[in-house]
Amino acid sequence: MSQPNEEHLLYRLPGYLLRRSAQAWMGRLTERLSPLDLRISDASALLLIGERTDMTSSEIGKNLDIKSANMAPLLGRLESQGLIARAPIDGKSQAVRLTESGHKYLKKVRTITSQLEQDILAAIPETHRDHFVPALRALLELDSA
Amino acid sequence: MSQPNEEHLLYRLPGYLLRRSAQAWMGRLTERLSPLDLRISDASALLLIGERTDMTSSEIGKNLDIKSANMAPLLGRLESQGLIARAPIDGKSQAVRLTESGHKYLKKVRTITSQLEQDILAAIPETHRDHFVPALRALLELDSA
DNA sequence: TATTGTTATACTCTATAACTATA
DNA sequence: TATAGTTATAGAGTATAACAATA
Repeated sequence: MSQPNEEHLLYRLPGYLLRRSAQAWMGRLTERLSPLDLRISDASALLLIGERTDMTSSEIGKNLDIKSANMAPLLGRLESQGLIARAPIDGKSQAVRLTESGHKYLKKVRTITSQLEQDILAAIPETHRDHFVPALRALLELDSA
Repeated sequence: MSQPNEEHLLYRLPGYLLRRSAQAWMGRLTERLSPLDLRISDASALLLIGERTDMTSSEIGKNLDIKSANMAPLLGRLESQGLIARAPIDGKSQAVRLTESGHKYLKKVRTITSQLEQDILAAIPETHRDHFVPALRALLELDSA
């Protein structure tokens, strides 16, 4: 992320600002996760799996908005790192759960992500801070349902 | 973008929400720009070039946070579409400006992007709406300088 | 017949490295 | 010596299509 020299029209547009700030902060998260050898989507899956055990690949994908074709390599990475194990539910579905090593990793992931959330909120002036999460939730249509 | 079945912890995290909402809305913008055969970064460059003429490639890149290695193919696309022309400033730098066709295209881009901005703001409840742009600007450190 | 899961593949975005040429 | 611009390339994210196996 570089600092813009001068202001221009684009810095008034919510869509452009949304894209740029997500880009900037996700870059930082990527850096912080790199010691753990985890991608952002891997980490988000780990957080979800840790919260609700024995979900299937398709359930995780629905919740994180990751296509099933992309869930396969994602879970493959976590499995090959020894962080998750898969147990057959029936001949078609598999329950995903954390291994012991996965639980340890999850603690580190939680430390990193909660630090990021704190840093993000701290960067927002107090007047606007409490409006940020509700606005984003609305943008994802989480509150209109 | 799919609707999550149930709520989970991640939907409370500003970083995760930031990533997901940017992803969702930029997907929509990509769709709306596709009839013009423009990528989002192409469109953002076009908007900037239209606002301030005769910038160099490196100046545009600095303002949009696009690396020079990625500016080359971007400007190449706009040039091959006949939207911009490059005029030598000295043996090293080139001034980028819109062609006549580029100006026409710019109008269409402006229509699409301003509609997107309206849609984004409309999706945010009124209570939170006016806090959104200031919060994002702060996240990009545009107001702290 | 619909769903689960996988593989292969392609496109976009972004980053680094190496290079040429000019200021 | 630093800067402008280009090329080649690689990693990551996401998408579609085609497929096998099972509910």
